[in-house]
Amino acid sequence: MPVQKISTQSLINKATFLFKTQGYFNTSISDIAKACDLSKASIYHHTTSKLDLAITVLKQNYEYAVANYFSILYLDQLSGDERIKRFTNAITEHYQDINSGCIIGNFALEIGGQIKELDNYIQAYFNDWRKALIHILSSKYSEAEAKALAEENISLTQGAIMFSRVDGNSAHIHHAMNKLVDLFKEEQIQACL
Amino acid sequence: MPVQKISTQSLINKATFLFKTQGYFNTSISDIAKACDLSKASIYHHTTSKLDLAITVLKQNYEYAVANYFSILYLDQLSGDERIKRFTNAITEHYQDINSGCIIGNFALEIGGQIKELDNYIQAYFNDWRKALIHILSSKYSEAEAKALAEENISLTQGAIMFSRVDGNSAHIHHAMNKLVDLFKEEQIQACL
Amino acid sequence: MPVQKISTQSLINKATFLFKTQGYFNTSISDIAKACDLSKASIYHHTTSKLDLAITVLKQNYEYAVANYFSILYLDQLSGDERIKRFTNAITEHYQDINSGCIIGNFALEIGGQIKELDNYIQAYFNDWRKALIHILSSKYSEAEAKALAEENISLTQGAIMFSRVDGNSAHIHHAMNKLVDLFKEEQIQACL
Amino acid sequence: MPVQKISTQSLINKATFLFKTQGYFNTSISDIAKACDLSKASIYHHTTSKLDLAITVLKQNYEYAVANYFSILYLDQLSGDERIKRFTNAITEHYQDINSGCIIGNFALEIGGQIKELDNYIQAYFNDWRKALIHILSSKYSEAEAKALAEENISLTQGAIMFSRVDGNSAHIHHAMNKLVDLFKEEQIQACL
DNA sequence: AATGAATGAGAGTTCATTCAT
DNA sequence: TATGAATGAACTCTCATTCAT
Repeated sequence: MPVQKISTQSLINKATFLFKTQGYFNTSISDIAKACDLSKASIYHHTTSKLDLAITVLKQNYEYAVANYFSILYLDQLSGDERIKRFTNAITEHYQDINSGCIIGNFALEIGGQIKELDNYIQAYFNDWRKALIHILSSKYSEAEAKALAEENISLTQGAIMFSRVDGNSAHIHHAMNKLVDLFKEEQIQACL
Repeated sequence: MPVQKISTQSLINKATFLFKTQGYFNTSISDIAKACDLSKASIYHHTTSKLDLAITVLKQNYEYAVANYFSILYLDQLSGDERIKRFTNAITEHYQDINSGCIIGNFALEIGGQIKELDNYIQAYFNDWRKALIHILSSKYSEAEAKALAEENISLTQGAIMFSRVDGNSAHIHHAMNKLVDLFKEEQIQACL
Repeated sequence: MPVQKISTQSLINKATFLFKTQGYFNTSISDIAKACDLSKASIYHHTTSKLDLAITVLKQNYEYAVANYFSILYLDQLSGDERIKRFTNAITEHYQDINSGCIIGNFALEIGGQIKELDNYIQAYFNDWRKALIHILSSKYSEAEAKALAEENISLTQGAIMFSRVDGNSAHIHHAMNKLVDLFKEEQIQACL
Repeated sequence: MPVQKISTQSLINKATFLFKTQGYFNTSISDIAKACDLSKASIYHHTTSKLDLAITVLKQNYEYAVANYFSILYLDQLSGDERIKRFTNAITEHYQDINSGCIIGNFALEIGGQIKELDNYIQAYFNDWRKALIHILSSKYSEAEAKALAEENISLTQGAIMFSRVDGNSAHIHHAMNKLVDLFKEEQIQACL
């Protein structure tokens, strides 16, 4: 009788949602099972442990960001403006959910520095984000300037995701993305840095 | 073994530290008891529940920020530059601990939107921060500009606290504070906005 | 150690015994677990809470009494004497255990008026008992007399169960049942009421 | 500053009320302290333990019943009818509180057979009640008849107290007392026993 | 006599996990 | 693959009690 009720991927998606909205420690295996309409025991056919599931979730989210967002900034056949535009649209789309935000940022605050395997993905995420922004900004700014601006925009964006959640309004995220767009409007740059 | 072993305030301080570094759900009453060298039961002599303790912690941290940080920006007898300087120094001092960051920001992500009493303090904190920044920026910017710049700097700062924790390096916080200082260097403003 | 160690029904039976002999508040989940040779946690595989277990216990006992005792008095194809005889035998058999008595009466005194769901069963039990006695007594007495005699016999029986426990001797229960039998000996009736 | 806030007797009265209405195990020292507007610790200036307090409560209630109720039946200078009348009035007055009933009966069901010192008072109470009823009934009935009628009326009364609580109506208690009065109406007796 | 502070023990309950079916 | 049943450990919290003040 054991017919597959749910794909592992779909279980991971449900877990991602719960971890994102409720946090890691506040989400139980029981919660995940309920969300999947599975028994608790069945969860263990798809993952070996709660931590393992969290790692998978983080890994997927990291890899998704790399493949779908950060990679945009390396599409050198496109103009910088076009790449920035596509990137900011994608980020806005992904992170504007007021009730959840960025799971990697959330995990960074909730369990950052506590579990090595999670930390690896958290750091890789921020590093890859930084590198991608530096890459595109390098065409207009010095190495040092590009790095500073990249880091600033990452901070701004993560803070905006948090602030948007608190305010119940995604304006802050849009603002952070607009700031990035503006960094590419040449005249301003010359004057302000 | 009666005789006061610990003051309620010192218990709250220990709890603040643990909540800040480990998160709310990942900090048990047992952890707090250990940190205070008390039995679990004794914690309940100082608070009625774990949630109540968290509310107290949040309330105190909020009130501390209002009294010691945001208030600086209203000291109108001081010059704007002086107030900004004192404010950024205070904020930097307070939030640069790489292993903890801002408990209110952490709580916002971990339990934001779940418990009304906590949400009240989280929102009050961000609102008061915003108002204080608007107050001081209003001397140099229009109402709308001041609001936008205030919110941007709050996002930047909260994001920087997170990023600093991930990076294990407080540079991002310093950068966020420097940006605020720069907002007060007049010439730049004229050119860039 | 999975594999079913105990059926839910048998757990309920153990709980019934403990609640009956020790009371609700003086019986811990731990006591029940020990009686079932289960871990405390396993109890929650069979019930969602201690109160829920108590409700189940009360419900079953109530339904058992209705199905096995009170129903006898409605077997109108049998003679009244026969029904009374079967009923009193059954009641005597069931309630003569000196160390426990009637769990519904016990609950009535221990938690009566405190929890609605329990009260419902307690009241239903007494009401159904009364109705059944009125039904059979109606063949010999007026409505009002039947009601008074029914209530009197219920009081007498519950009091006898208590008294038997105190005295360590089931004579009082037998006496209460004999009184009921006597209510059906016609001559007496005419003279005494 | 240690001025007496409450007399020991008044504390015992509050405890009696709580034990009677909520049961022994369901009444905590904390509950009693609150009812007395005292701290938990202060309770121990008036009693050495919760059990000791329960014993005191039971002892007092037992002695009160002996001194104020059962003794009435020995006032041989009064007519039997008068004594019965006074007795039933007193009993009715005392036990008709629908929300509590007889603390000794309650304790009998809740902890009967578990704690020797309590059992002593429970048994003494029922024995003295029985003896007193036998004493007065002996003037009209044989020794054996008097004993049977006495026990029957005790059962009936205790059951009526329980039934009245369940029904939320003190009619059953009044009925039990009326039955006792009737036992003294001579004509009936001859015919019915 | 009163109490604030403390505590070991234990309450009910949930946790992540295991395993036979 | 799915699950019902089980469990040790841990959870938050309350218990009765103690003791220095």
